[in-house]
Amino acid sequence: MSFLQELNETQRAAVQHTEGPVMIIAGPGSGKTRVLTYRIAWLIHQGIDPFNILALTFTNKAAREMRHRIESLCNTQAYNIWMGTFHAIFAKILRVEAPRLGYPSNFSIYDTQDSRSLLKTIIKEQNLNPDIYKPNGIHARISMAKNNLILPDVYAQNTELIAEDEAAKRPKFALLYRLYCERCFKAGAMDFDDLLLKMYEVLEKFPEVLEKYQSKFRYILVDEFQDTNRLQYEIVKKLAVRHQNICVVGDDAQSIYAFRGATIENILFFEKDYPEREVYKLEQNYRSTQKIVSIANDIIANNKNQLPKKIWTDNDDGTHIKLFSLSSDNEEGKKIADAILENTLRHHYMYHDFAILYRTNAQSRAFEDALRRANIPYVVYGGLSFYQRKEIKDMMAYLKLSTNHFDEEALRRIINYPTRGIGDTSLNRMTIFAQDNDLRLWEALELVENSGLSTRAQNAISEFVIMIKSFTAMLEKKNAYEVAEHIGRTTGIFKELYNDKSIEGISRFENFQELLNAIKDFSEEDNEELVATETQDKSLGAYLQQVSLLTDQDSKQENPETVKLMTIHAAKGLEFKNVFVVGMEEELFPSRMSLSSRDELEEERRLFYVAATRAEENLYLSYAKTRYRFGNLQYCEPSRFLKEIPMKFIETNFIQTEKSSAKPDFSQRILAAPRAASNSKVNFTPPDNFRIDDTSQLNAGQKVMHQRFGIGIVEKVEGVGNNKIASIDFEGTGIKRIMLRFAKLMIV
DNA sequence: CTAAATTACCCTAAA
DNA sequence: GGTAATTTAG
Repeated sequence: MSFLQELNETQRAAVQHTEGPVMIIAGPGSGKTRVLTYRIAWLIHQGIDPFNILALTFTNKAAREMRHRIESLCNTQAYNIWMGTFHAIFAKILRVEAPRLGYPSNFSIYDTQDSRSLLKTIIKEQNLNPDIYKPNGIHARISMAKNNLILPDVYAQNTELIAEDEAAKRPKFALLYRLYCERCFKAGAMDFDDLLLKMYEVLEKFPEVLEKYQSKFRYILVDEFQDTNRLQYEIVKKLAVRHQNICVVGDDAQSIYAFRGATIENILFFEKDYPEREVYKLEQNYRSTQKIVSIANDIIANNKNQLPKKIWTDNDDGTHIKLFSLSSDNEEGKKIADAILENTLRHHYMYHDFAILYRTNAQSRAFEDALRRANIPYVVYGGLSFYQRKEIKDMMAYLKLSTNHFDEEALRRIINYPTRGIGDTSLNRMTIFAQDNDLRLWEALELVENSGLSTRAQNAISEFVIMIKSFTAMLEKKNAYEVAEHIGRTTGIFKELYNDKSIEGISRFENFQELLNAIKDFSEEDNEELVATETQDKSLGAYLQQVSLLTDQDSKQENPETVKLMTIHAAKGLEFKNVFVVGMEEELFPSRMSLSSRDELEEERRLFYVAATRAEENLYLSYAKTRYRFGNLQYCEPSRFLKEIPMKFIETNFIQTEKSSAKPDFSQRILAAPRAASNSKVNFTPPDNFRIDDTSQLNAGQKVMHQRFGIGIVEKVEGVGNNKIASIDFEGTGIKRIMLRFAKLMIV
C-alpha cells in the first residue's frame, strides 16, 4: 500500500501490527496522529468493516480530522467508524442503553456548573455549613470516588475514606455523595463522570449489552492513553476482552490531567493485563528544531517518575530560545504583540503561525488588549466558552427542560426567568411540598393546587407548567430551531435581551442570535460535526448532548488568519511555528496549588514540557515582575523552571532593560486607553478600553465619562482596598455614588 | 416580588 | 477582574 511509504520503520511496524494488544509510546511530534490514522486506514484496507472500529480520541476535532484523512487515504466513506471522545461515544451508547438503568434515553447532561449548583442546594437542604462543605471540594471528591469506581454504598463502608472525612471535619460527606447521586438519577441527569460510570455499569449488569459491544468493536484504539483514568481504562478493558485487539497510544511525559483522575498507572495496568502486548517506541521528533528538542529533554530530566526515553530529531539546529523579562502583565502583552508584528513583517510568518500559551485562563486579558490595540486578529480558545454564558445557558435550560421535565437544575434556572412572579418563597415552599410528598419538583409543580400556596402563585406556576408542556408537544412536530425560536418569543427572553441597549446587553442579544443560528445549522444542514454520525440524529436531544460535550478545541470554526490564545492544557496535541509560553512565574507556573507535593510539581513540569514541545521553529518564554490578580497588584518571581534550561540555549540579549521602578506606570495605563481607541479606526469598543484601573488617577473636580451614565464631575474619591468608591455627579441622572471597580469610566 | 445596590467570594487546568 | 449572593428600597 503506497501510503505506508510515508512512515518510518517503527511507525510502519506499529501500523501493521493489527492483531492483539499493542502499546505505542509516542514522544511529542513523533507522528502519533499519523500512526493512529494510518493504522485505521490500514485496517480498512485489510477489509475490516469500519463499523467494527472504535477510536477514542481526546477531542472531537481530532476525530473529525482523522476521519477526513482516512477517507482520502482509503478513498472510501469513513463515517461508520465510531470515533470521538470517551464522553461523546459513551453518551451516544447510553442514549440507547441507559433506559436499562432507569434513565430516560433523553437524559440531561450536567456540566460542572450544574453539578455544583445541585450540590449547593443539597448542602443547604441538609443545613450544613457551606464554608466547611464547599460545593467545589465536595464535587471534586465525588468525582474522585466515581473515577475510581467507588460507589456511594461502597464509600460509606470504607473505613479509610470515612476516617479521612472525619479528619477533614466533614463527616457527612458520604451522605452528600449518596444524596447527590439520587438527585441526579431522579432528575434524569448524568454528570460528566456518570457518562463513564453508567457506561461501566450497563456493561457490568447486562451481559447482553457487553456482548453486543464486544462483538461490534473488534478493533479498539485509544489516543492520549496517559490521560485516561481508572474508570475509562476498565471500560475499555471490558470492551476488548473478546478480541484483544486493543491499541493504546500515549506518552507518560505528557500526562497533564491527573486532576481529572488520569493516572499513568494505566500504563502499568496495561502491561500487567496484557502480558503478551507488543510495545513500540516512537522517539524521533519531526516537529521541532534541535534546540527545542534538547531543552525539552532537559526539562523533563528533572522529573523522577518517568519511563526512560529520549526524544531526538534530524531537524535543523534552529534558533535560540528567547526569554523576555517584563515589568508587568500589560508590558508582557505589549512585548509579545510587538514580537508578533515584527516577525510577520521581517520573516515569512503569518498570524496563524503564532500561539500564546498560558497556565490560567485569566491571563488571556492582557494579551487580548495588546493584540487588539496592535490590530492583530486573534482567537481565544476555552475560557468562559459560549455555551457557559448566562444567556445561552438560560435558553439551553428551556430546551433541556422541554425534553426532560425532571431536570431540576434546568427548572430552577428558568422558573422565574424572565420574572413571572414565582419568587424564592414560592419556590422554597414548593421544594418542601415536593419533599414531603416524595415528588420530584416538576411533579410537585403539576400538583400545585394541593400545595396551599396563594392563588396568585398557583396561577403563575400552572401557567409555567402549561407553557413548558406546550414546548414539549411542539418538539414532536417541529425541528429544534423552530421550537427554540418560538421559546425565545413566547417567554419574552427575546424581548428582554433586545431591550437591553447597554453594551453588554447588545452582546448578549447577539450571542442569543448566534445560538439560534447554531441550532438552525444543526437541524437543517447535513452536519458532519456530529460524532460518529451514522444515524444523523437531528433531534434536540442529540443537539443538547453534542454541545454539552464539546471540547475547547472543537468549539471554534477554524479561523485561518489569527493568532491563537489558549491554556497549555488546551494546546495538547497541537503545534505552531512560533510559541510564546507566558507567565513563567513562581506560584503561577508552577501553580501555587502544586507546590506542596512532588507529584503535583512533576505534573506542572510535564505541562511545561508539553508547552515547549508545541513549538516547531521558535520558542519564546516570558515572565512579568508584577501582575494583577483578583484586582490586586502582586510581585512575582521568575519560575524555577527557567533555571532548569541551560543558559547556552537562551538568547539573553532579548532581556529588556528594566525600568527603575518596578511599579507599573498607571498614567500609561489610563492614557493608553483613549489613544488606542481613536487609533484603531475599525471600531470604538468601550467595555475593555474604557476602564480606569486605579483610583489615584481620579481627583475631585475632574470631568469623566461613564459608558452608561455619560458625563460627570468627580466630587470625592474614597479608596477602600478592593472596593473603591467615587462620588461623581452625573448631569441630570441623579446618580452620585458609584462603585469604581465596576465603573466603565474615562477621564475627559 | 422585583430591581438596584452592595458585599462576598473566587483563587488552576476541563469533558 | 468578574460573578453570585445578599441586602435594601420600592
